[in-house]
Amino acid sequence: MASVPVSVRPPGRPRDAEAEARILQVALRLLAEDGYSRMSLDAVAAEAGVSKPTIYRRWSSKADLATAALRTIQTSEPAVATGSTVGDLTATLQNFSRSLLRPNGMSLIGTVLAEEAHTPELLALFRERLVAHRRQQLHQILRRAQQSKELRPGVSLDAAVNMLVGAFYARYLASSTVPPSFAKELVDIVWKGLSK
Amino acid sequence: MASVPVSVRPPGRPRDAEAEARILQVALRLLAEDGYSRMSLDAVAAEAGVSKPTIYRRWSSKADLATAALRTIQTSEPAVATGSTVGDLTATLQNFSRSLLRPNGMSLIGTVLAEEAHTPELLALFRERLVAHRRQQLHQILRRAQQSKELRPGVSLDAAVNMLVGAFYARYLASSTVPPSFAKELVDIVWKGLSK
Amino acid sequence: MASVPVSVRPPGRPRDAEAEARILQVALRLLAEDGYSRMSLDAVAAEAGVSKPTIYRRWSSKADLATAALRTIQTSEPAVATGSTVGDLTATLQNFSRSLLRPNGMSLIGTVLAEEAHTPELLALFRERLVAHRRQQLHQILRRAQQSKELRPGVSLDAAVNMLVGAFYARYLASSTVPPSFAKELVDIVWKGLSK
Amino acid sequence: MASVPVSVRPPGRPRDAEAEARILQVALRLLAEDGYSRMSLDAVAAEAGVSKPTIYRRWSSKADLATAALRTIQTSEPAVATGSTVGDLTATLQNFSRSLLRPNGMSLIGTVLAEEAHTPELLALFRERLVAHRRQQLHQILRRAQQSKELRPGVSLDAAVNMLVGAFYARYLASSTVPPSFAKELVDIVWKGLSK
DNA sequence: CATGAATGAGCTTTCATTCAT
DNA sequence: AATGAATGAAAGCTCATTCAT
Repeated sequence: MASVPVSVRPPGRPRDAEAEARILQVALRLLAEDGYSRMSLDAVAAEAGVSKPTIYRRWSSKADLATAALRTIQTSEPAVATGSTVGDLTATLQNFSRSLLRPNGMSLIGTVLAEEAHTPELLALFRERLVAHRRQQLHQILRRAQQSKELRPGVSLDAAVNMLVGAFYARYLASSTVPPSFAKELVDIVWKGLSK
Repeated sequence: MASVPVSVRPPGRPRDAEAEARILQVALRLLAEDGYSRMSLDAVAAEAGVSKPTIYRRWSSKADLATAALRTIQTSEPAVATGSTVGDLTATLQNFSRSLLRPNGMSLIGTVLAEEAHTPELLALFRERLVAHRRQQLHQILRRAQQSKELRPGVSLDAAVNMLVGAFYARYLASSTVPPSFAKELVDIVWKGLSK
Repeated sequence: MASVPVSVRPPGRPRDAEAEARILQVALRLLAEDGYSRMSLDAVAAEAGVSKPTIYRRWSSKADLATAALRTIQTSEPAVATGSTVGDLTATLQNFSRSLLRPNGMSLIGTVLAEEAHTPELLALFRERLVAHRRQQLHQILRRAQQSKELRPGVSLDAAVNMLVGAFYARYLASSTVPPSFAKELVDIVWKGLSK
Repeated sequence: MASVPVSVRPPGRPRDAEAEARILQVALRLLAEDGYSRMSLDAVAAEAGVSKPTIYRRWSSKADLATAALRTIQTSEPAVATGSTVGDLTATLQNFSRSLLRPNGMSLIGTVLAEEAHTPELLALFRERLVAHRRQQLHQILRRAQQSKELRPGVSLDAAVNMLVGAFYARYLASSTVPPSFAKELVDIVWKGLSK
């Protein structure tokens, strides 16, 4: 009678689990540092301490690796809850500001935009993984305010979200810096524009 | 005795002035289409109908050529004058929207951001030639409104400008499209936030 | 005291005999389709449904596998017996023609010739397994005719065999096609040259 | 009035004419020695003493280079004229024999056959440059004999050519050697088969 | 014994840059 | 001054072979 094993082990040499994480981590860093087309698989392999075929076994092409690396980004920032709409907006934007100002935070955005024509998957994934999450948080804060009648009717929440988020891009593009008080100033104006 | 010419002409064959313009034009287009690192001097030379040394004679390196190409951009958009602050803001932003939605309009922004670490001159020049001009126009419109007491005191004009401009970036990053009514919606909210 | 088993079975898991056949079959096909140096063990393994070490356990190298694959070829064509020398020659050559015109029939010949300098075993085996068999059939037909005094004396049977067989190669090299009547025309001329 | 130069010199750095010949020569040798897929441009470049881009400037791909190399082969063998049909056939075939027995003479044929499925240009060119020439010489000798009524009517000259040429291939495939008397034996049989 | 993972070396091709005319 | 030719270095990707389970 055959025994029933409790935990099966897959056949063959097990994959180096750490290598996978290391490769993705290095790829993401180089993607941000160097941009997509400058990022070389040679460099990724060398820095991750693996050979190139080890990479190609897992991902079928450079674009595949890059998108996989992007996929690892998780805006796991939890939704804030300060008790007031203005407080929530400000706190959320301050989180956003911090992530943008991380080294090469804006470069990554730049590269996915620059590659839109050649490697559109990058922008698509970036949207899905990073952009959408942040926007949804802001949307939700504003929708709650709308439901509790804090906002004047007819106002476009989408436009508001674009302004709040976009202001950081504009500011960075103008000076590569963002002052600590920036989020507060934005919310101040937008709130005046939205509330009753 | 040597004669003294009234107007000196440098010795040797004069440079082809048209070629220079053509090279810069092609370089700028490829910079936007392909991004900095994908842009090849071979392609620039071929499309401009010159040889590569002809390029190197004028610019010392690829980065030098790219920055020169960026330098040629002139936001020659004249300041609008519709008679009202809201009208001026809206018209200016509509111009901005048009230029962003031109083919590869956002790619160029992407590439200068992506290259910030490797070729910071690109971002610097982009700022100087394009970003600054647009921002100054908006600033001026708002400053005039401030002087005519249309605005409530203490509000940050800089933040307002960032929101108005940045909203387009945010919108593009979220969906690669910008609806025609977008400028109007933005101004609506911001104006409510700024005015008395 | 140890018992003496009547039939010894080697210890451990027995080799999968079907896999062995499958591997050789796939290898032979790829050898003909792609040529020796294009044939990849990855492809062989994948198409045979085994892993590469399974191949290396049986054959020590790519060359070893290729020669083993060639070894499996058996020209099992039975000798024909039409009643006349001319009939036998024609029928035998028609068989030959069919095998040459099979997909990649000539490629395999090409590959063993091309590899003569690098992997001489291939040509040697090809001779032993395929070439020799066909030639012996023709030789035997002619020898029988010689013994029954159908041929004029002193003629080189070897030369005749070379012409009959070689004409197909020459024809293929000249046009990649062989008309159905080809065998008959050859035998016609050769027979005129050989017979009394 | 502009002077009319007798010999214009093309602009730019002149191409290294010897390099071109050297590259083709090396390529042809490696093509014969190693076969098409084994032949590497690295090896060609190294042995020709040039860099790889120097090759790519002249030929757009590996296949292009290989076909160019094949194109340089000129069967410049002049038509023989011994005074008799048998003498002409024998002399022509002896020339053929010599070229086949040159180092890697048969390997080259092997590689163009082996590559027929992947790189058909090779076989096409080989036909055009080498095969056709030799066949035409033999054809012409036989046609002249036909016109002077030396041959019996209705015999296929094409079949005869295939036998004469092909016998060498068959012989090589069977033993990698060709005895000096081979051509004579062939012509002997074929002539008996063709003549009145 | 068979597996999937890993590797060093190689492939064809392209690039930014410099040389020779 | 302008050209076409040349180059070293690198790119993305694949292969025959070996390792670890």
